[in-house]
Amino acid sequence: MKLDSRKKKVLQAIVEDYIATAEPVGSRTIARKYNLGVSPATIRNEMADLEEMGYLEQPHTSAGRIPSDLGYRFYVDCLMAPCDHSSIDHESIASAYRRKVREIESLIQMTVRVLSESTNCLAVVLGPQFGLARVQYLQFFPLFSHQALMVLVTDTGLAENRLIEIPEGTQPGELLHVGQVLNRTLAGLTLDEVSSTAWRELSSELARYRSIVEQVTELLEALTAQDGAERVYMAGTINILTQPEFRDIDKARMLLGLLEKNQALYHLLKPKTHDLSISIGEENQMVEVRDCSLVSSAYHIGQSTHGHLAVMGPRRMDYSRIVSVVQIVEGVFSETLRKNVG
Amino acid sequence: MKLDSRKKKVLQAIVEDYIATAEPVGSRTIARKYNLGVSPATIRNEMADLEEMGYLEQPHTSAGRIPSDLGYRFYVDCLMAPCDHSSIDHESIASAYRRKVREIESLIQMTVRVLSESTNCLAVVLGPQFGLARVQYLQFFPLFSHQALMVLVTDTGLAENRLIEIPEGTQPGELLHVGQVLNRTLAGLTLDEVSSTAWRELSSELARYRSIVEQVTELLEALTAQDGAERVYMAGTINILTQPEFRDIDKARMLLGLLEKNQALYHLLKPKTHDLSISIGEENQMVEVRDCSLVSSAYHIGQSTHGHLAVMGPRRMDYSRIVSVVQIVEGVFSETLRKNVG
DNA sequence: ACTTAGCACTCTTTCGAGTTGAGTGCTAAC
DNA sequence: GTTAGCACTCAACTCGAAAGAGTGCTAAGT
Repeated sequence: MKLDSRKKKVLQAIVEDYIATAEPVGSRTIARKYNLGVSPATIRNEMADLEEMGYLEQPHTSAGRIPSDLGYRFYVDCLMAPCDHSSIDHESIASAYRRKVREIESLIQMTVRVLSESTNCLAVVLGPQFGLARVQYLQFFPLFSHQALMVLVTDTGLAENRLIEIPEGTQPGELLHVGQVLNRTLAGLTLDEVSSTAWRELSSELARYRSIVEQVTELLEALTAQDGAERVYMAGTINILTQPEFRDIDKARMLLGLLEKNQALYHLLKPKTHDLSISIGEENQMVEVRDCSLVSSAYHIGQSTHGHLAVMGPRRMDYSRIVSVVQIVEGVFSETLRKNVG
Repeated sequence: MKLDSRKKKVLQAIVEDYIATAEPVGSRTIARKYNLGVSPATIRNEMADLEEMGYLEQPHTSAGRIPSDLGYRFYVDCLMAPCDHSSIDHESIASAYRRKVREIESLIQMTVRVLSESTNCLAVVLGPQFGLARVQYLQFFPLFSHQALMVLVTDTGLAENRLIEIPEGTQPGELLHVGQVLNRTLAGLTLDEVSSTAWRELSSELARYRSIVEQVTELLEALTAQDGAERVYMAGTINILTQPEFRDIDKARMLLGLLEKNQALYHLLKPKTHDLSISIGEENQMVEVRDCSLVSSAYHIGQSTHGHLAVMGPRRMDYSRIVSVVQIVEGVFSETLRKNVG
């Protein structure tokens, strides 16, 4: 059954009023504040219909209506007015990115802070995935007799480095040699391919340097780790607690408990393949976030998706504003990544 | 005025009962549970005395007593029984450290998790301070035509590295040269000295490489930064919310708000110079933590203090247990640092 | 002189009853 | 199809009474 134009208007009014006030919305309120030119009684009839169709819910008989997940979904897909851009503080976003940041980690930390501050919600960023990046080169620099620095540069321009242990007395020439063999074997492969192929046994040349090769493996595995727990950045947990829906300590605790498990967050965000995705309430798989909505976006370096950024808040979030903010921040962030790193 | 032996016993009973139950303790409870061989009436007299002396407080006339800050302080200093070590899960701590961890950052993250899990409180670790470490050597490795890797190794064995931009077309030989000049000038100085001296103008030799020198400065400044905001690690915020004293959302929010400001945490912990320090309630300067106690300990690499680890919980925390855990973890952590890094 | 039983008193907490107010659903008239 | 009117429902608030925990004081006991 399709919604006629007046039903749409009523639904929209209810969603927007509820977003603004966090109180169930009654027929009288709608008739008064949003002039649809009909009386409360008419609105009541419409509301009864909308409830029957599953777009609205009633906390109890003598309360107003609140949107159901389906109601929010319809609002987001069909009714939502494009965001009034004047309500977004473009300047504070832009100025944050004007400061030059060299480390990718600081850039992400800044991004997550900007996101949480301009949405008053929780913000999450998943650090770049390396699985599809290709090995450009791998190099070892001797530091001490027993330590060296390993640097992995990928075609996306990301350079990861790590200290490794080397057998006492390894000569710089030997390190160079190991590097050359590895480069010959690995260059051009994606990190995922590298992790999944049996390159380790490839060469008797490296038999003597097993401990080094193992450490290379470790780095690669850390970079492509399935659970990605190491690469979750978060800010604004405090904002969660200011929402009236989390006055209940136990709800708040359940959610914060989830947030401490980086891995869970990773799994929540990872499946979002689309550029922009909105999940409302029960649409999220995890029970802990069934009262929340998530607006997430992939970010890119060049063509390929490198990670995700997201904003989480109550289902009753200001979708239109938050979608805009997420898009804007994703844009600046991707662009900054490209410039600084590519 | 000194406390006679019975008063001490009463105070101890009250503190311990309150720690266990979070409820104000009445005279009857004490007479029943802790057999001091006297009647509730006698205990009441003692309690009135203790209150007058400032060791106890009464939430309202018809409630039992709770310890004041002074009461806790006396308990911690004079009454506290050494912790029953069987209540600590040594094995789970030890096993965490048995897994070999190469990165100092992962080690800290693990430590903070272990601390929070074995205390059920919030755990904080301040990353190592570099101010007193001495430059052992500084080196540049060319990566791309416009990027190089800078590595700083200190006498404490910590190696920090960072990507830097170099002017297009800089030759490897030039980089080597810059490294040599810098080493000649800086080797042996503490990072604090380096930051505060005017070494940057030292040499016309480096005039052409100003941008590189600037990036060296940036790294040094980041490592010795006064506010240390970058180096605060935390786990177990969720534990805070399980404490009955934070059922009140606004209190919880105030505290969590503080926790989001790494800098504040840094300032809370930094002044603790002693090996082990306990701050109770109002003894902490910041209002946000006036309902909390903090057990902190410095950790060392060799002789010198390198940072702090701490546990924060309600004033009503199990001091004796938490002190033990902090000491144990500090021990294993310092030892692991020394072995892996020194 | 210290201890203790007894008792009146205080103050919070709990519970239920009554009241208010917001909002609905239905019916009948427009 | 719309609307006014009205009875009905239910959460939220208020109030007072009762219960319960604990105290402080007094007077008697050791």
